[in-house]
Amino acid sequence: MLELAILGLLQESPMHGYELRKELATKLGTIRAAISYGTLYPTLKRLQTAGWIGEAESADSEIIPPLTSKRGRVVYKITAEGKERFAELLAQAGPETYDDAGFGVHFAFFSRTDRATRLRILEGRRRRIEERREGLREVLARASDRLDAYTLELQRHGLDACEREVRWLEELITNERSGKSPATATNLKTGTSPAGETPLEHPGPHQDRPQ
Amino acid sequence: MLELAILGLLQESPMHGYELRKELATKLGTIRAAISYGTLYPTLKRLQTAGWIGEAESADSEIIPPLTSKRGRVVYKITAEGKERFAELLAQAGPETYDDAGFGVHFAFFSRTDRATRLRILEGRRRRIEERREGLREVLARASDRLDAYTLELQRHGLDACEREVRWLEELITNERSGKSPATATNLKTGTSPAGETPLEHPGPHQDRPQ
DNA sequence: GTGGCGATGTATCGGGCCGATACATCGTGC
DNA sequence: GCACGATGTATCGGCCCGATACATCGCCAC
Repeated sequence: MLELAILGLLQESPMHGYELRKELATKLGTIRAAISYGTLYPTLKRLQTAGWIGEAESADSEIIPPLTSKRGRVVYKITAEGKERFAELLAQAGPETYDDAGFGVHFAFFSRTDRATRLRILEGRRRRIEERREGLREVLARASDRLDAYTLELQRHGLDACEREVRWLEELITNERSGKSPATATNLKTGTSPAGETPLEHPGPHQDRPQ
Repeated sequence: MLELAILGLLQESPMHGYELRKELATKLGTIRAAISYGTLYPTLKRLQTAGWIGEAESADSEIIPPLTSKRGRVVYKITAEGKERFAELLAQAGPETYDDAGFGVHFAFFSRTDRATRLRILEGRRRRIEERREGLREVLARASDRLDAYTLELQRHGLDACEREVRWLEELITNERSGKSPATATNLKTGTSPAGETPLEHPGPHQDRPQ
């Protein structure tokens, strides 16, 4: 999961770890508060070993290095194999694509995903949430007298969140089918154009079988 | 976190692993979909080593063992030290008490928690969510032109969820202060009585043995 | 009657991710 | 000159997950 996110961010521009962590935090927002360094650095090492990313130590080619560069920050950049790996991860949608973290990361890179995959993921996520919702309704209907008031309140709040997310997903799916991008949310002034910076830069990029 | 949940459930009645997992799933609902066995069994072993829980192998004292009991299910029961440990975990509220999983588990056992601790946890959680909310507003205000339409939609959805949870917490806090138990939700027909089975089994005295 | 099959049940293993911790350097203020 | 907070890299122990491998029970079909 983190692998996908790192590859995606490094595709935009090379970065060092600290910067990567901050970008990750703003890009993923709620989904994944802030990645731990205890996760980030080992993952970077793993990606480097696999050949997806490369090291470009202190690549200040524009201005004169403002620091003595004794043993400075390590700048990582994505390799050609890394780009392939990224595309592969983007296109595939397993069960882990539909849990909270996995879905969030995939969604954050939807502007680089083709429409068919977007729809597949949105529908998979919806199904997942609908199952969760049914489970909660089951519990509230069947076992409500066996649980205390606080537990019940927790279930109710969870059920509410599920119903809300399903509606959100429905709306996104409808938009996808009709060819509109999101950002046409009802309660936003939306000063930015709906097709912002990179709405669809890959017309039909997914390699393997279209399916 | 799991430790608290297991101790709490075993306080209600002895159980074996499989049963524990199912109870955990219904009790925690959204918070923690279903605990993995790869987590559960090592945790049980850990709790047993620590002396918080004990083994009561195949304790079918009521009816004749319906199975040959070759090497049957292992029933776990909480020990006296385990009960103390549970009370200790219930009362303390660190930073990990306010993240999604931690808060959910604590909340699920609020009927065993004294009012002061409940308020402390609810307010800590509210603060945590408010910080998350402010972070999202910051991003939406400052970096909205730097992010694509999908990422923005993700942030907006996250912000919405934060605002909703803060309102929910406000309501719970108000109820706590005025001495009411929850379950008087506004948007529910609420066929069950608001003071269901165990709304407040501890009037004021916190931990130690309740019964 | 036996053979498959899904539910019940216990257990391990590799690996991802986290929090805590330890460093080292830079810019700034005093 | 030096303390201090921001920036920056890195490791360690530990929780938790998914995958996997078992073994048993009740039941139905053939």
